[in-house]
Amino acid sequence: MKIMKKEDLIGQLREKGLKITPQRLAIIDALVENRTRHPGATLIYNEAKKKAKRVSLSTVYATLKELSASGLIKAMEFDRMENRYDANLSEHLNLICKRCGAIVDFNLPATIEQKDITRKTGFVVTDTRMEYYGYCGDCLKRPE
Amino acid sequence: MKIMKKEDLIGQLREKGLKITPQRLAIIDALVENRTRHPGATLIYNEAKKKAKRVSLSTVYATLKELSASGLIKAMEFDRMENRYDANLSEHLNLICKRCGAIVDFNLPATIEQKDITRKTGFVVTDTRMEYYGYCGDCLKRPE
DNA sequence: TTCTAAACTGGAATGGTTCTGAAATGAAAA
DNA sequence: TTTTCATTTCAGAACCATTCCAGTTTAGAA
Repeated sequence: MKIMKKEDLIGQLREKGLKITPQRLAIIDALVENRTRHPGATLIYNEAKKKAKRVSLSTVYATLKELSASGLIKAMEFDRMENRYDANLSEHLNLICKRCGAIVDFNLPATIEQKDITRKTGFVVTDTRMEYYGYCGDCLKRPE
Repeated sequence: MKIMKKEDLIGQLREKGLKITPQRLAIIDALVENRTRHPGATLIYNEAKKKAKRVSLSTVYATLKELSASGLIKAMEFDRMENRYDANLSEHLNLICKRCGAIVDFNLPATIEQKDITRKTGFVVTDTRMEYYGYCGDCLKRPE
């Protein structure tokens, strides 16, 4: 797995027989250009509006759903907080600041053997979610 | 950290100066007795109703929020799916079946050093979320 | 250029969770 | 035991990110 670039995503859409629309291009642009921010639907919507004349929030949601269902991006689901999206498919930890909501990637030093899990439990792993919550350096410096 | 038992939870409530009510006792019972199922609010509500004469869903939510805010149980948040609660505070993986929603604990063979993260990024870890998604043995045997 | 399945749109619906304000109650004090 | 009152509980309304819907537009093949 890798960090998805614009061309990767467009290529994959084409390969799946999906249409390349101005909306989809704008959404992919917004996703890739803001990758390190792990953007949510609203941010992607606002960024995409700058690139394509017409984009609706419904389309942003539909496209994000399509992309993550196809495994081209990773959805990070939250409860009372907007879901966030990640074009970095390499196995890594997301450090999520509980105060400001910032999400930063942290590469894992070693991976847990998924084979072992299947052997012991019969459970077949298709995707993982590993998140560490706490406070980022910036927030720790800031007064409450 | 450990697997919380009924007495642990009640003791902690008392220590925090919170009142021991029939509703809270029933909710704690439901939580502990169904721990391995990683119950959601609805299941806890239904189980609690069997123990206490009167319990409302609002109270279940309020109590679960109280308990997880105090770090006595762990909330697992989802987007379009009920949040689930875990009285097992030891660091472990949750294997989540994408078909039936079953959640099974899997003890981690080794932990990632949280000190290293702070040293490298300044981020201070307070709690973690590690979930592996896929299909459980039972679902793999069942026809689609 | 024509044609049609796929994609887009705005608004309504959804559903788990939180909020609200009034009524009930645990438990400390009298 | 009774009083007292901050805490807790309750039912229903509100919330809000996300999904659904039905009508309109459009990408791309023929």
